[in-house]
Amino acid sequence: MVTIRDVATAADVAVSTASRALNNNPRISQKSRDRIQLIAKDMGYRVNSNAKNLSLGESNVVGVIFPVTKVGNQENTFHIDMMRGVNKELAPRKYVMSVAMGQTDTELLSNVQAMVLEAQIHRFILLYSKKNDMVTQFLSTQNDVRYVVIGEPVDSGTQFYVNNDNVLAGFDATKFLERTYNSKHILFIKSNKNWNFEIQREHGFNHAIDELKIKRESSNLGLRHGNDNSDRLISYIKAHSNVDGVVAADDMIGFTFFNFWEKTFNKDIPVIVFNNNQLFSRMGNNNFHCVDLYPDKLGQEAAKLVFSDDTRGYIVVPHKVR
Amino acid sequence: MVTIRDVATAADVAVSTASRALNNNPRISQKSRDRIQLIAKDMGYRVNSNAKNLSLGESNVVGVIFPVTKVGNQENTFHIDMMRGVNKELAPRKYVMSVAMGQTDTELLSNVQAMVLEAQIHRFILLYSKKNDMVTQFLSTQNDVRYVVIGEPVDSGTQFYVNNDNVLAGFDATKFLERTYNSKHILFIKSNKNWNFEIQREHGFNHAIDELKIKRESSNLGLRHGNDNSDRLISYIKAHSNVDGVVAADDMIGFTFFNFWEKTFNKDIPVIVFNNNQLFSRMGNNNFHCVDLYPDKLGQEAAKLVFSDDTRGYIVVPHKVR
DNA sequence: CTGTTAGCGCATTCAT
DNA sequence: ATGAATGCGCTAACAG
Repeated sequence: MVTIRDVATAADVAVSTASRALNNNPRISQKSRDRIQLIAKDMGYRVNSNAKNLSLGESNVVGVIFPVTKVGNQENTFHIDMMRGVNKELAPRKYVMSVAMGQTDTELLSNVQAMVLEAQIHRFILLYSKKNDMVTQFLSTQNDVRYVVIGEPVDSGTQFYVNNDNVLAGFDATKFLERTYNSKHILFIKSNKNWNFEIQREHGFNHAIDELKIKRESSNLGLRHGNDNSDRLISYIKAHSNVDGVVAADDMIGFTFFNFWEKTFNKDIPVIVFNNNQLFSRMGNNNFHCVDLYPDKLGQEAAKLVFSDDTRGYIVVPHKVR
Repeated sequence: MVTIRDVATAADVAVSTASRALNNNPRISQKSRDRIQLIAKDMGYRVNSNAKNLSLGESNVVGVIFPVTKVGNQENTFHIDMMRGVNKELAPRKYVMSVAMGQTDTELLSNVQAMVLEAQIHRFILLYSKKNDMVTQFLSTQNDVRYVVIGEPVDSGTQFYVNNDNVLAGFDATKFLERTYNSKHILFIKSNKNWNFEIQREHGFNHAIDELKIKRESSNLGLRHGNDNSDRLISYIKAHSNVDGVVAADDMIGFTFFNFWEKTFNKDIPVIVFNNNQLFSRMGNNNFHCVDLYPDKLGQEAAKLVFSDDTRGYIVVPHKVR
């Protein structure tokens, strides 16, 4: 392994000079910097991050925190896309990405604690937003750690958020149905999880309904994720046969609804869901629409924010109906 | 920050003794170990991984390498489940997980190189298997790095694999259709990506067809992921109206086919796909089946292997038709 | 603009 | 069974 000492010797300078040159410190003349960097490159020099991190008291790592979810959860797709966005910002900064997961809240917290207290990680991105979250609370008490939350602002202790405008997204989705299909009896459905983003989308839906002065259908269908709700869903659909458009807060639920409707009445119903995912481009059905929330952009903006010098920030990533 | 020196002082022993005690070194009496560990715990001592790693010349990190894929790729779900499996094995070993991604082969390789040469990571898990892969080739040349590949063995330089038996999975899937639906004209469809695992499943399919002495339908339908193949698919379906069962090498393709068939002929066709994903438990359709490949188990076994003392290993994770 | 030196926290060799 | 001393590779304070 070639160390900075070897580089210094080869360049006939002191280690500190080599160190500064390699870190582009302006205290070293541009000429020397170029020369030393070239020598280092020729020798195949690579920093030892452990040594560097130890010396700096901080790791070149961004901790990416996943929500506590089960195997097979479909939301997962969204999360990977966010990671991809984060990843884009890391390489130029010489940072890497570590992941914290857990099967329970405590397990997750414990992983995050190790990241802060043992691995000296000071930058985190949470791929979820949750009220009274143990992880968020822990991070907010730690000095010198900066964390960015992707999702609805729910916690006054958190200074950095990246989010879509879910109210506007719900509004746009609803207007889209009315404009495109002339729908007058639009139904809003959501999961029974009480996610904040679903509530926001419903608010947007309500605003649009009011503005358009059309009929709002009852929306208290709480489909349970991952269970078989066939009977319940079918009877629900039959009781709402007058509906001519559906805004689904959750893409999988919208998809399920769409399929059952088609099966029950043997015809399509216009459905619009949120989140983009390749599934929909392969449906091959023109009545199935999607508000693309650009998860990769969410991740990318979060990464930018976690490196910015600001003391607070709230980035809104635009969506697109299609 | 409380360091090992503080612990040593508090316990009235030398730093070296404290270090050994905290690492459960048998050279320290059990009594001293217990006493020192208790003191450390009371003081809230935490190892500094950077210091430890620097000293040992190796990081307590497992690098998890993603294939080069685009945003919105549905395979993503499978990958996250594998990560979850890996994660299970890490905490007890005091290891953490870093992720390498890239938009191109070279970008990915560059990230992995940084992990080995800069971050001193010696253990890797590849979430994909690919012939002539730059990353695999790089890793195989590095001393003291151990990597486990999840997928079909394709590279003689790789000593550790974890995989499903995809031939058997294809065989079982086909037999399942015949047994359950008495299908006699079974179609096998795959993507146009030439993935090794798809070819294996097709072999299994062929074996089953031969053994059952039933009709094998032509299977050269190369659906392109993420594109609109509606016209092509519909004409293909119409040309194969005698088919009474489908084995789809790729879950999304199977799903697409299922939907189009239903739309075209206004009735279901039995379909069986691979990979588990919550989607299918919500289809609410009894004709849609899945061979569960247990991605989380794949990840978990890979993690075990990357920590084992063996010099080579090939683990097969069983599947289950349902 | 550059060099000397100390120190980050820990593991380990060598001594006792 | 335990302690003292050295070094891992790098940065930064201080000195010139």
